[in-house]
Amino acid sequence: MVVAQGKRRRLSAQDWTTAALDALATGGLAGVAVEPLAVQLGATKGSFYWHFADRDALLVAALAQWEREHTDDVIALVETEPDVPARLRLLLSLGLGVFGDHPDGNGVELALLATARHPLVRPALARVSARRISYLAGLFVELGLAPVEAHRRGLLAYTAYLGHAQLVHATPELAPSGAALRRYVDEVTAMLTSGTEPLPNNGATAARDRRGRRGRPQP
Amino acid sequence: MVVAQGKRRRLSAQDWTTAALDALATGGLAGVAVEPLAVQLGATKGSFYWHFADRDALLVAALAQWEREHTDDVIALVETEPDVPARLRLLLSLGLGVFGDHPDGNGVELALLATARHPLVRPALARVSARRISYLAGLFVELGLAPVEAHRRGLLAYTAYLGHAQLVHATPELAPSGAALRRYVDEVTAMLTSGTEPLPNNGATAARDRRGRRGRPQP
DNA sequence: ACCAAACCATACGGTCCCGTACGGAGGTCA
DNA sequence: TGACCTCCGTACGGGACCGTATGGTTTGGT
Repeated sequence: MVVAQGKRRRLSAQDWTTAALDALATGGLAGVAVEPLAVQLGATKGSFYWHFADRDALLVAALAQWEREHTDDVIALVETEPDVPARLRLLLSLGLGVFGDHPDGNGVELALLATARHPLVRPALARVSARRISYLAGLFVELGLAPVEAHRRGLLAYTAYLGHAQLVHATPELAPSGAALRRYVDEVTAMLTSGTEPLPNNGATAARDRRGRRGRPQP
Repeated sequence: MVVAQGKRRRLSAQDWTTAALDALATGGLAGVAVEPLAVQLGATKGSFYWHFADRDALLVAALAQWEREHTDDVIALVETEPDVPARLRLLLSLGLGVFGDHPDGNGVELALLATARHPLVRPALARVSARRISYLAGLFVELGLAPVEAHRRGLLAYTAYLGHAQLVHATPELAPSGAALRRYVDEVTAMLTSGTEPLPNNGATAARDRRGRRGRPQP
């Protein structure tokens, strides 16, 4: 929350979109209101309506920035991991918040999900989701699954991610944390990769051998 | 959407809560507004403020009704299936919308999830989620898993359900439907029950009571 | 120093909603 | 039939926002 800093500097459009994303994470789409934002930035609406035509223009800018900064960056980060199973595991760890960056890390995403029907939000969300599911499916293809099967697993992985984020947001006391969360990630990873070639890459495939993971879906 | 019916009947509190749930599914929590509701019911605020102290009282009543009608009824319906694996499968089919009751069936739930931080919504949601996860975990215990392991699977099943609902709501074009959806349910069921005893037939294998078997077969 | 553009404050009208005050229409029962 | 309690319509004040109009204040180029 960037409150009015000492120097009453002049504001740029960027300042407004940053504040908008901040408000989005805090108060949802309805929280992105011009007048409160102006107060928070130590300015008035006069400033805002110089930089933007209206509230929608601000939303468009904020959404574009969010869409740019997320997804691509996360995928790029994950791509630095060469081992494919470990990559999936890393992705899940990031998504499920093993590194404790949940509370506000994806607050914007939750807010967007909450107002997914909004005409400006919907397309941005659709692009991001499609990209993510597609990337996940690709991961399972690399693990040796047929495309259709891989897509199903990608879907499951993504919905599990979405639902987990929802659970953490709505009822954090019901979501696992700490060691239980790491165990949970192990479990989910194992189930998602069940029936997959061991892929003799190099080590670092930690935590397999959950007792009898031997399942194979019907052919 | 129950618009003013011909007879200008007098309204009961129940009429208002029903309309509130309707508005909740349509326009979210913010859609539950007294004045629009009054217009929709062909009445005015004067009526509303006779039956309820304020808007919050309406929300409390609506949430209570929703909480009562869901969860318990769904679980009771599922309990009519004696075979445990089939029961899990039926539950997933219901949750993932195989029977095509998604579009508005759980619109209220999505709206509540969207505003999970609201002080009145939060506890209701927490109770429902806890009950569902607990029931799912019990199912996996009946399938022969240890309690901790069963709880993790229950969590995965529930988050997958939540995420799927979210996906259908936000970007239906990315969610499976028809035959692909049935296939997806197969897949998820298989993965969730992997590493489980085949359980040769026979419904009540584990005589684990679980707070008494309630019987209210009402399909 | 000067000027034009960029930037911003103030003030205003409009919309949508909440909640209160109060009085009038219906039923109900003596 | 008339007193009376239920239920509801009308009217009002207030708050939170959006967007516009208008004129003032910086700022950078010359």
